[in-house]
Amino acid sequence: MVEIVILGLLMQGKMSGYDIKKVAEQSVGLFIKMSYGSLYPALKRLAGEGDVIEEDTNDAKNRKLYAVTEQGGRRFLAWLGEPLQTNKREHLLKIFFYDHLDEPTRKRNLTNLEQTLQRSIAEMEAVQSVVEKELDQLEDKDDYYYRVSVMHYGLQFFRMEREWLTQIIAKEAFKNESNRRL
Amino acid sequence: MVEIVILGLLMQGKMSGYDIKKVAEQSVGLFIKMSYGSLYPALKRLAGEGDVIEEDTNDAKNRKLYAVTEQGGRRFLAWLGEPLQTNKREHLLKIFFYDHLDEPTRKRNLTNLEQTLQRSIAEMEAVQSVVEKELDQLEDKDDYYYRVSVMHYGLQFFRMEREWLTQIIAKEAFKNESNRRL
DNA sequence: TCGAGCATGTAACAAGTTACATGATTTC
DNA sequence: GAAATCATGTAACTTGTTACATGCTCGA
Repeated sequence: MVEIVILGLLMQGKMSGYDIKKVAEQSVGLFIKMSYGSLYPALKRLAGEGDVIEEDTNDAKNRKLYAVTEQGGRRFLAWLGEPLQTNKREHLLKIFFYDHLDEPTRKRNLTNLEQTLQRSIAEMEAVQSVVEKELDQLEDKDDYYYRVSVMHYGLQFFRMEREWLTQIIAKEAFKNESNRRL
Repeated sequence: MVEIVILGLLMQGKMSGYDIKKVAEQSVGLFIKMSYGSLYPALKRLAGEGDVIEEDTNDAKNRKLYAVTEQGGRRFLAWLGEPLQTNKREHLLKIFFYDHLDEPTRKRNLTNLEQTLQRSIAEMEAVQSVVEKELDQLEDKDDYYYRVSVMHYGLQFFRMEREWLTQIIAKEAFKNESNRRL
């Protein structure tokens, strides 16, 4: 995970480890945290495997700059093109970097995720209506109020995610259409 | 985390490790995963510390039943009463178990979280309007489409969470009012 | 009787955090 | 000149997963 974030951020240009952390906080910081204790070892690993090159700037601060190699770029793009899965918010990380991915793969993966989400939502709605009916027959249903609320959260969360996806897919289509006209 | 989930689920009655996993999947499974490799060692730890008691049922399946001790109950309730923080979805886990918490603490923690969220949203809206303006002055703004989309996701996510919170706070107030009338 | 599922457990590994160490530079 | 922040790094620890091992039971 850390390694992929590093590669993704370095796709925009060379940076020091220190800068990578700062940029990460300002961009993907909302859903991914990185500490120096994982960052620096990851940079060493990436350099050892040839995915990035380490460059000593002998400037005043003794910084080291890192840049992706073509091998590293291929590795990153291979990861980026994989199907989107909602596990552990990795899909958000992928979509964050989607400007680097080709349009057809992008569209395919996004609509696939949208459909998967749609199925999950339908399933959850079915489960919830059953639960709701069972609950109505209990006298002590107030005792399950928060458990049920968190179940509702799940549904609202999935719906929000689906709507967001639908929006970005629609806007991308519109964007492409406009650009073709120019 | 695993230990807390176990304690929380056991608050509803004694269960085997195997059952704990099944119940967890059906309830908190959406945002928390547990494997046997973490579950069983956690049960041993909890038993060693006196937070649960292990009871050998010498039934056909050679099951072991676990139940919370009063010490374990205190530990769980202490955790449950802590302020809600959105980190790592721990707040969802807490709220899931909120039926076990007293109403005043519940209300206090929920409204505190609501206010914190409200501040985050205001802050994000400010940041986004600045970013949006800067973006409008670029010719290649399509190259940042997905990065910006994920930023929008953040805002939508926070808003959804706030609205959900507002709803459950309002409904709880209504619930209390109705019960007082009886 | 055979396979699915019940039931418990461990060892090796993975991935990351926390706390510490060190030193230079910039800013007030 | 002191404090903040730039800059890099390591060692110990935490937490969890994966893969394996083992054996029992229940229904088709």
